[in-house]
Amino acid sequence: MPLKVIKKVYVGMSGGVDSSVTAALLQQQGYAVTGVYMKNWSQDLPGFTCPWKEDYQDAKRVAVQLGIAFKMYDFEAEYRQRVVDYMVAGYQAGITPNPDIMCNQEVKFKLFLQAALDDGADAIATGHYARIVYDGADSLAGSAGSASLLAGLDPNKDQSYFLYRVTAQALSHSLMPIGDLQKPAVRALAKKLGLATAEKKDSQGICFVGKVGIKDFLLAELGPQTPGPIVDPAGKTIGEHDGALFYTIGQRHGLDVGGGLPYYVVGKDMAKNEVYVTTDLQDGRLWRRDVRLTSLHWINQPPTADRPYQVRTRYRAPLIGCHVRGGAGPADQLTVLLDDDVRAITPGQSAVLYDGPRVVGGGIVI
RNA sequence: UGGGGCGUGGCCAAGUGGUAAGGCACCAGUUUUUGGUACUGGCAUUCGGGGGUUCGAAUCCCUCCGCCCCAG
Repeated sequence: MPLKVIKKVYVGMSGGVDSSVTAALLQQQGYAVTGVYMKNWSQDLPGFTCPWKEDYQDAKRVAVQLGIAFKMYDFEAEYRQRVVDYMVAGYQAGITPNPDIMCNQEVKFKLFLQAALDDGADAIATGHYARIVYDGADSLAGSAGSASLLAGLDPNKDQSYFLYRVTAQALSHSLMPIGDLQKPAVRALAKKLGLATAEKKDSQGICFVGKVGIKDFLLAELGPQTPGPIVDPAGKTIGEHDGALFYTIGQRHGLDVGGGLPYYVVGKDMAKNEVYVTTDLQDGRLWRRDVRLTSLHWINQPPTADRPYQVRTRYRAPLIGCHVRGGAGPADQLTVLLDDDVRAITPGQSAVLYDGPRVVGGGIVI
C-alpha cells in the first residue's frame, strides 16, 4: 500500500523502548496511532515469573504519555499453538527451531495484522530494526504487494533475519520506522521524550516468553527426559546427557564433561538418544560449505542461480557470499553453496538470503 | 605381594625445598528479540592418609592405602 494512503496505524507495543519510540515517531509524522499490546504468553514457569503484566503496563504508560489510543489483543491460544507447540515439536524431533521467526510469520504479521485491519487500521507498525521499501515508491501508484524488506541501518541491531518469512503483502501494510535509526539514537529519543520505557533494559530470550533458558522451558513443558550417552569421535562414551533433545549443534556448555579441551556437540541421534561431541574445532562435522533448505519463502522474487547473494545462517552472524544451486531438485528445497566454511549449521534454524541490503527470503536448514 | 610407575579441586594437568600455573567443567555476569557461539569474573589455606626432617615441603625420609604396567 502506498505510504500516502496510510492514515490509521496500529503499533505493536511490547512495553520496550523500541516499540515505544516507534509509536512516538509515527505520531510525530502525523499518523493516527493506536497502541496495541499483544498478550501472547502469561504463564509463570518454575523460578521465573512471566513479566507480561509489567510489560503491558509499560506499554500502556507510554500510550498515555503520548495520548494515543491503546488496546490489548489476546493471542495466547494461537501463540501457544503456532509458536510454542511448533517449537516444542521441533525439539522433540531433534532439530533446533527458531520460535521468533515463527512468531513474526504467524502472530505479528498475520494475526495482529488481520485483527488490526479488521479493526479499521490501514497498517500496523512494529519496533523492528528493519526497513520496508516500495519498488517504484516515487510513483505512489505502485501496485500492492510491491513492498520489499531491507536490513535495518544499524548493523548491530538489524533484525531482518527474523522477518524473512513475512509476506510482501503483509509488508505492504506495515511500517518499521526505527529501521532507519541506530539503537543509541532510539534510546536518546526515548529519553528526550521522557518515555517511561527510556531506560528499560532490552528484552531477551524467547519472544514474549521472556528470559527463560530453553532447557528449563522444555523441562517445564515435557518433563524430565531419558538420559543417554555422550559419545566422542572414537566412539567412546565420555559422559551422560539428560535428554538428547536439549542439545544443539555447536553447543559447548551444559555437557558436564571436562578434561583437556572443550567439547562441542557435532550431532545427535534421537532414535538412539545419543549425543556426539568433539574437541577438534576442525572436525569436519562442525563445518559446512553448503546448506540444504526446505520450507522456502521468498518475499518478492526467488533467487536465481546466475548471480551471487549473501546468506546469514544465524542471527547477527556475518553475511557470507553464496550462490544457489540451479537445476533439478524438489521444488520446495534449495541448496545454497557458500563461499566459506560455516560452523555449526543447525537443522531447524533458518538461512536467510540477502541481495545487498534486501532480504530475498530463505528457508529452514535440513 | 619380584621389578617399575603413579596418586595435585568434578576432569586433564604444571610444579622435585620457599610458601599451589594453566585448560576443561561448573557458577555468576556481559553480548544477543531463537537455540548456540563469544567475552569477563569466580572457583584447592591445600597437594591419597599418617608420621618425621627442615626456619620452611606438594616437592626429602618412613609408613599405610589405592591404582597402573611388566614379570608371574
